[in-house]
Amino acid sequence: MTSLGRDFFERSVHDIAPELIGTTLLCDGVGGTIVEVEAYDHEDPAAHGFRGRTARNATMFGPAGHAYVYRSYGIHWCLNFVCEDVGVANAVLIRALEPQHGLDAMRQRRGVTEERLLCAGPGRLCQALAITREHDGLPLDEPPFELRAREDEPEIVSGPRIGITKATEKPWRYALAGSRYLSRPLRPHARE
DNA sequence: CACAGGATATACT
DNA sequence: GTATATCCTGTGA
Repeated sequence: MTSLGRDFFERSVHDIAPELIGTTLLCDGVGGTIVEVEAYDHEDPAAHGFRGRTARNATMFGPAGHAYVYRSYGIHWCLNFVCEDVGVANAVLIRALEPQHGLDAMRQRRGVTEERLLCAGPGRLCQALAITREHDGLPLDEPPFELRAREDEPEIVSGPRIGITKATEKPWRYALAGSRYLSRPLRPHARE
């Protein structure tokens, strides 16, 4: 089983994001296949790193292949993978997993039993995998994380990102075609 | 469908 | 200092 190390993340965030669909993410053995991500680059006004470094987003400016975890809306945690260590902030937001390992632990942490809702959304995913600020800055190729390369080429669809008001026209949301574990259905980007 | 919940950041006075 | 917005989710109308 091939693990994705730092080299994988030393590239453009726009190359990396679609390639993450279909890879397997585990934290302490709990996790599953990544089915939904969004790309945020350093020129993106919707990205945290756009306006420069702060206490919250400092990890985004660090080495690639690490986890950037931030508090969202004061309540939830969101997990990102840091890309391209070139002195600016680039990251991929992990939005949804297809649960495959440690479902009992997920149900206990989430307080729901419906499998579809365990990891369908960035906040839910972090709760299910027990990801918090403790994991901010940790390398993705070392425990408790494990990131396994996909074995087959999945069918990927892209579309507009969710929950932002700036640069909404960028089709930088990527998802596994037909997956029932998405945070929201992806309406394929309309092409004129 | 509307909206509360509340950390973090920015934009004002 | 206060006000407003945010990479969201659960709950109740």
